[in-house]
Amino acid sequence: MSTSSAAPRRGDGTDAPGARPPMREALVAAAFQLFLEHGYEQTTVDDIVALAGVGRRSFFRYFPSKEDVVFPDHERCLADMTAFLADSPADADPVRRVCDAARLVLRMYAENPDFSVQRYRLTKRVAGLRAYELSVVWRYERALAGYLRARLEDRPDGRLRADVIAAAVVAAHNNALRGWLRSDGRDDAGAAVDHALGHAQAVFGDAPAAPRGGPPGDLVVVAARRGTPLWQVVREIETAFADDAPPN
Amino acid sequence: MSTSSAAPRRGDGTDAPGARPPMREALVAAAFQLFLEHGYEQTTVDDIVALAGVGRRSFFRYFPSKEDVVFPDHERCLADMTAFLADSPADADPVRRVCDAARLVLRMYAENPDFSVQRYRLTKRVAGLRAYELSVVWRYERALAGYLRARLEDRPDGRLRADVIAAAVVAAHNNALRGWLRSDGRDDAGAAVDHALGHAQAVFGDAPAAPRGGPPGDLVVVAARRGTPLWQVVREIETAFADDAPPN
DNA sequence: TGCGGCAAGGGCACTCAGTTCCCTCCTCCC
DNA sequence: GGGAGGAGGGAACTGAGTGCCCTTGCCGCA
Repeated sequence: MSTSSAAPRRGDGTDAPGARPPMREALVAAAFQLFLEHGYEQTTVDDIVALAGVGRRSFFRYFPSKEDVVFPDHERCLADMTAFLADSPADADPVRRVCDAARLVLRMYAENPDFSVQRYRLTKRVAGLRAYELSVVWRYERALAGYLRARLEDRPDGRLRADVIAAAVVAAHNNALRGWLRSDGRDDAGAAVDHALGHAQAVFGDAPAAPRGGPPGDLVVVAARRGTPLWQVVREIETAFADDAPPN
Repeated sequence: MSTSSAAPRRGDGTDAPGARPPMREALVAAAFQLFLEHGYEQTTVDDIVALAGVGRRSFFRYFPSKEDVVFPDHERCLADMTAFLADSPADADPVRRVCDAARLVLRMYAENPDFSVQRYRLTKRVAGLRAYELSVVWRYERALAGYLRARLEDRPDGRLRADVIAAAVVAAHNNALRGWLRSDGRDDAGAAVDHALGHAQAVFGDAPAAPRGGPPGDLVVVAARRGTPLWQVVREIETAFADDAPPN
C-alpha cells in the first residue's frame, strides 16, 4: 500500500496549492507505515522520527503525544463541529442539528477511507489507542451536549435530556461508523449513518416544520387509549412501519 | 481529613474480619493523601511508596498503572455488573434490567461518599484521570450493550438499538451521579438516579407483559401516510399525549 | 552589505511511568 | 530439617514526554 495514500489531507499548515506536504504529514505517513508494519507499541517515537528524517524534538512539536499522530485530523473536525453548532439558526430543530453535526465526523472519516480503515484496525487492537479515541469521542459528545443544553435549558430536565440525546446520537453515529469501518469502507457510509441517526431522531426528535404533502399512499392508523405508556405507542408505530425500513 | 476514611472498603484481598487493611489499602490511602496535598501529577509513584513504606515494585503489583490507584473498586463493580446481567431472568424487561445494573455503579459510589467526592474533584482537574474514567465508563457501557444486543438480536436494528439504549442509560446515570458528586454527596443520590433512569426508561422502555387493559378513556387516533418520516409520526403521538404525561 | 531579530528545527539531558530480572524472607508442607 | 512457593524488595532498563539551548535560514532594516 502506498504510504502517501494513508496520510490524510493537509492540516492547518500554510501550504501552497502544489507544495509537498510539510513535516506534519511526513510524520503521520512514517508513523503509520511503521505501525502497520511492526505494531503500535513496538514502534518508538525514535523509529518514527528516524524514518521521517527529522529530530525527535520536532515530533512532539507537532503532536503532543505519540497517540495524537494516529488521530491527526480530529482537532480540526472538532473545531468544525463547534463552529457548525455555534452557527445554528435559532429556530433549528436541536436534535436534527446535532445529528447533522455528527455527520461532520462521518464526513471526515469518509474523506480518507483507506486511512480510516487502517486506523480502525489499529485502534481495535491497541488498548491505549482505544482509550485515546474515547476521549476524542467524549469531546464531540460534550460539544453536542453543550449545544443541546443551551437549547433545552428552559425545558424541565433540560440538562438531563441534553446529555441523554447527545449520548444517543453519538452512539447511533458510532454504531453506523463502525459498521462501515468493519466493511473496509465498502458499504455506503452515508446511508448507514442516516439510518442510525434517523433512529435517534425518531426517538428524541422534535419536528421543526412538518413537511406535510408527501406522496400519497396507504394509510396507517394507530389507535391508543389515553393513559397508554408512550413507549408502547411508539412500539406499535415501529411495528407498523417495520416493513418500510431495511431489516438492519 | 482522615486518610483512612478516604480509602474504600477492602478489595478482593484475603483479610480476616478484624485484620488491618493490607498493602493495597495502604497504597490507596497514601496515594490519595498525596494527591490531595500536592496534586496528582506532582505526586510520583516513588512518593506514594515512600509514604506507604513499601517498595516501588509492590505498587505495580497491586495497580497496573498510577491511574488505577484512583479507581481501586471499579474492577470489582464491573464484575458485579457482569454477573448481575448474566443472572437476569429471561423474561426481564431489558431496559429495566440495564437500569438496575447501572444502579450498581451508583451504589458503589454511594458506599464511600467522601472518597467518591474527593476522587471526583481529582478527576475533574486531571485530564489523564478523565481519560481513564472514560475507559472505565466505556467498559460499563459495553457490558450493558452486550446484554441488550443479546436480548434485542431478533428485533430489527437490534444492535443499533442496544448501543443507543446503553449509551442513553449510562448518560442518564452519569448525569445524576455527577450532580450528586457536585453536591458533595449531600443530595439524595438514589432519588436523582431513579429520576434520570426513569427518563431513559420512559423513552426506551419495553414492556415485559403489555398492560393492555388500562382504564378506559378517550381514544387518540393518528393517521399518517406511508413514507412519512418516523420522527414526525412520533411527534404527533407526543403532541396528542402531551396533556397526559408530566411536562418533561 | 551587514546586522539584529525571529521562527523552525535539532540535540541533549532529565524526569518519571512501567517492566524485567533477580534477590530475600516467610510460611507451609512433606 | 529442607524444599517449594508466594509475597515483597531492589537495581537496572526502556521509552514517553519536557526543558533548555543551540544552529540555521529568512526577514526587515540601517
